Amino acid sequence: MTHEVKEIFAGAAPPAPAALAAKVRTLAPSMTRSMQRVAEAVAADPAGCAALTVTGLAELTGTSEATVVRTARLLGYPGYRDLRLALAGLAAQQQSGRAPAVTADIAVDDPLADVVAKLAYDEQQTLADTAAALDMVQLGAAVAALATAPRVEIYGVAASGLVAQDLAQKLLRIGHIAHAHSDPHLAVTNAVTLRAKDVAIAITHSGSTGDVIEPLRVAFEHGATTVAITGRPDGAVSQYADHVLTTSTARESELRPAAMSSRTSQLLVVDCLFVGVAQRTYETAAPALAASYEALAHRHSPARAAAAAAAEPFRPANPPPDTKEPPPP
Amino acid sequence: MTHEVKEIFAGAAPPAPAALAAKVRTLAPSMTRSMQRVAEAVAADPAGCAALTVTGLAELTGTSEATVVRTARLLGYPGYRDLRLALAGLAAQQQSGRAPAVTADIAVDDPLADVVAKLAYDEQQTLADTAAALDMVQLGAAVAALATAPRVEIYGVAASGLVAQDLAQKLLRIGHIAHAHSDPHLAVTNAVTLRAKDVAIAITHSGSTGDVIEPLRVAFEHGATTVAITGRPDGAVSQYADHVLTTSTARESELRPAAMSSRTSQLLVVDCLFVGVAQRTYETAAPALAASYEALAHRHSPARAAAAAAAEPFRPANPPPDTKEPPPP
DNA sequence: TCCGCCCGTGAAAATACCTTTCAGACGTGA
DNA sequence: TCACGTCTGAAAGGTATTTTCACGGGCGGA
Repeated sequence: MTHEVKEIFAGAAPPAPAALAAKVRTLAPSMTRSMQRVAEAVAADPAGCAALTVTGLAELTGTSEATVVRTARLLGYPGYRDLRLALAGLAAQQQSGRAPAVTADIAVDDPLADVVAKLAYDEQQTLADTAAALDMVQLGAAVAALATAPRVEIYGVAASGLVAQDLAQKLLRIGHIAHAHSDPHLAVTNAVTLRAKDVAIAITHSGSTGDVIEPLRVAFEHGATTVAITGRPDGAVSQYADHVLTTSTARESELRPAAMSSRTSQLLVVDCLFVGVAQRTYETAAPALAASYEALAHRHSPARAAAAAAAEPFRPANPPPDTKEPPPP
Repeated sequence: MTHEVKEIFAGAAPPAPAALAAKVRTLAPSMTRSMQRVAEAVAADPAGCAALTVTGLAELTGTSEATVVRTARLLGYPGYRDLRLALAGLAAQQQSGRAPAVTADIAVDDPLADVVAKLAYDEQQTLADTAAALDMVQLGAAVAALATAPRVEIYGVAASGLVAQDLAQKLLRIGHIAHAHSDPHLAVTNAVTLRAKDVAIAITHSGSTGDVIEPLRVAFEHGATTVAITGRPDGAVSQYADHVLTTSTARESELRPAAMSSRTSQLLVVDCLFVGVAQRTYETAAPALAASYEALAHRHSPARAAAAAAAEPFRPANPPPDTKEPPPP
């Protein structure tokens, strides 16, 4: 094995400022029950908790000091003292920020206007959380690897598969060789052919999607640089990832499947990767972008083409197996 | 020796806790020399001081712990601990105060952190714009049509093709028959088979993508209910659309292709459609969602791999090109 | 000029708080 | 059911904060 499995959490977590709530959600699944109680209390009332000592918070949550400290550690702080400072900061920020909070969940009988407002608000929140929690070091490393990679393969299934395709499309447009794979068998087949300097990216919200982990593992073992984009940095996928980019996890509900916010979060990460790579390869990226834009122009009818469309727009070379506009008898 | 109290924060008066600086000024005259040194340090660099222990701050100011505590008391806090918390809050507030200055365009030499901030900000903006501009009547009509449609076909190419697939995936999960098409020929072929009550959706940012307009036209002419999701409601595509849903158009730049914000906008619209439909068909949608979730569970390895990873690295339960061991008869 | 009071100050003791260790409790899979 | 590993809190062990206390120097009065 050419790579060393590194610590997953390690120093990866910078003293999280506003990203705390997001981090709590992200890490909650990997917490024990008592730790979750603590994390919940902290996320629910930062200001209140900031006023408490370890002992106080332990009593409030019905746990012990040790558990509180453990939770603080898991959230990325050296100890409770620092968590408390961050909490105070967060509280102050909330105070001044004063979010309007349409935080309510989407109900079956919500009018459409509410649905729109809530969805928009939630996705905005997700974006903010993701941006705040993104590890710049990991991102930078991933960008650097991508910028010089002879070839990039991206693995993702279902909703994450679309994100994978999105990234592939973008990279292609700036002249990089990139492909997205949704078929697990083909993905593995493909991963086998990777070599050093190539980059493999796995996208999975759960961090435990076997169909995506497997190709990444193969790529990893063949010496490619591997990147995981996941909402569970402690998930199985991270084992085979040189760089882990964490997406945020928003609360979900029956009418609002997790796929929604995870997708938003993943796309932001993917966009960041793309722009980062485009910056670093600007010399070739800019003309490539322009060229691809140019090449597609003829596929669009003149903007106000409207009726003119009939006149001389693009038309599929060979008419589909049908006679169009059959005026009904 | 005068009490050189310097103006630290200009008029940029943030709300409450900035009162600290004022307090320092007010109380300075009644302080002893060493206390003034402490107060000054604290006012000059709240963030820095928040990171210090009593001992640290005492050393920094060339005084003793006792003096630091006395100063904290004079400033109105029970002790240094609380002053420190307030300091952390103040620092956070200052930090966030200068955030909204990221409206600038992305430059080639922007550091990654700026790229992330700008992208996130822009996408948030796009979401807000889209939500505000969305026509509820059109949306309602589209939702109503979808909710009762025997079949839904969605057309989109390139970036919009991914959005089309996203919608199709979601509708499938709640038990609707929906398909996305990126191949223009097949799309037209497919459109021919539509009939009344079926719904065809075209997604195109430019509103003039021939490859997408054509199938929508065919669907339209065959009596299906047609919906256009476009950034140009006056574009050619609207001609054949019973309902037009407008996505917002954000400014783009060389490094930030239009595809980014249009995609965000389109996805929000698509999510709204989905939730709207799910609401109206809740009786069947809820169990379908649960079932699809259930069905996929086994594709995910046990969630808890975390730290134990080091000890006994997780390994996908089923080997990738899984022989599903079909017991021969 | 000298004396003595008093305030300011920091060293060090005392305390409060935080962290670590460790052994029992709990749940889980064989 | 048993054995094992994990989770948990009690208590020991350290740090940070607070308090105490004594020294030293300034200033007014003799």
